[in-house]
Amino acid sequence: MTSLFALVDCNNFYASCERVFDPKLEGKPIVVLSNNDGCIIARSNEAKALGIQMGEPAFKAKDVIEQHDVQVFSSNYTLYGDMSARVMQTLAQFTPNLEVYSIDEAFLDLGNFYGRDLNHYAQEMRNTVKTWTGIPVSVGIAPTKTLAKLANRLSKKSKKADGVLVLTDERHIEEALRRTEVGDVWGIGRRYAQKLAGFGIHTALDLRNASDAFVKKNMTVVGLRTVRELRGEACLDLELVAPNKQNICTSRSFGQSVSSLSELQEATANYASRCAAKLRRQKSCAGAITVFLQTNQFRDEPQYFNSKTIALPTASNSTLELLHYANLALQALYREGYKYKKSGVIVSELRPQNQVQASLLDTVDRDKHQRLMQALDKLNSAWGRDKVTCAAQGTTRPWQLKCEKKSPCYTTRLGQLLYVGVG
DNA sequence: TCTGGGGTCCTAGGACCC
DNA sequence: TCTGGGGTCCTAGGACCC
Repeated sequence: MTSLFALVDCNNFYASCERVFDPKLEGKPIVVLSNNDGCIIARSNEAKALGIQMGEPAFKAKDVIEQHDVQVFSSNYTLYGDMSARVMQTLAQFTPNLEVYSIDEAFLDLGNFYGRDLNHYAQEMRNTVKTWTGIPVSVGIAPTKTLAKLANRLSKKSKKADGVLVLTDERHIEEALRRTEVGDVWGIGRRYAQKLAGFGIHTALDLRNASDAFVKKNMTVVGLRTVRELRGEACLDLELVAPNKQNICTSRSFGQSVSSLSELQEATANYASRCAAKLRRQKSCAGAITVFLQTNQFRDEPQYFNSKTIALPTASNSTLELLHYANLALQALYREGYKYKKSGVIVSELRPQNQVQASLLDTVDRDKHQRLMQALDKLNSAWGRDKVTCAAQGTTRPWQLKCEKKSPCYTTRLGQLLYVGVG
């Protein structure tokens, strides 16, 4: 039995989400900015055609944005998350074996579909997703995940492909590999691409033809897996259930630089609180908490990068407890006289919450904390994130991000209410 | 003025043990 | 004073992904 995978990828996902709800944007260049309105993280085809680069700082593209009346949006993750769920639900109609790989991509197991008209089937998926959600997608089909990724990439490049490319024929696969730069292969980043160029390996085909020993020596077993996948040998299975996270991080750059301990405490309290909520959602407790601080590396100012990790006496997912330890870590870290640009909280050594070893010296009433947290999560899930918070999280939030061009949360009731309230 | 955020996996090397 | 093998655990650093 030969394996067969489809990779379905939403085209310019964030930009497409913005466009679904505002038909006037059809045919216009659109960009979406990262948190803090810093970098460009999504572009419509029209924006790509203007030469605007992925990851480019927004200020560098200012001229071209003004000249061509590019529509600019702050990122709106509530909207994108909701649209993503709709796309995934639609795809699930086509096969029960679906792996949600990222917010805008899914792998489908088509192992039983050999002999069918795969092009036709993929077109049907495309049309259905477009009709039901308004989001355009591309489909790549091939015997391995890595080749399906590659097929998907090429399907977007050719007009003739019309958003679908099936790579099952060996001759077609070879031609596709020849036309793909090695750095565009899934799993080959900038560093490896550079290194490989030094050995005369420039295309995916060159890499496929390299020896196992060479690949293992220079790119570890991970690289070898990629090469085998390029040869059509499936090494990566579908992951039907998303594994729980082993680390959870919440961090942000500040809208403006922050110097005072009290403001950092407020920001850190918010990040710790978000981490705690994420922990409870996956029913985990953390054994350790890390706080880090960074100044602005792009400025010619005194720099300070540091982090502090505290092992918790008993693993926990209580907001109150994590807030306490985050604050201890921050106080140990904090140095006066710096202009901080970014801070964050990482919780690690995660374990299932029902397998936490209680300590004999434990002074925390864990049942009480748990009941309180359940009530908190219930309120916030009904009324919106951060409707109920701890006092330490503050209310003024001078450190908060900039997001000046955010679209309404069209798809969620509360988003609309909030928007009306704010607007 | 303005430069994202959140993850995973692998390896090498040191500390320590028998 | 010299000489091992074999194993585990931890950490830092480097690579990658979206």
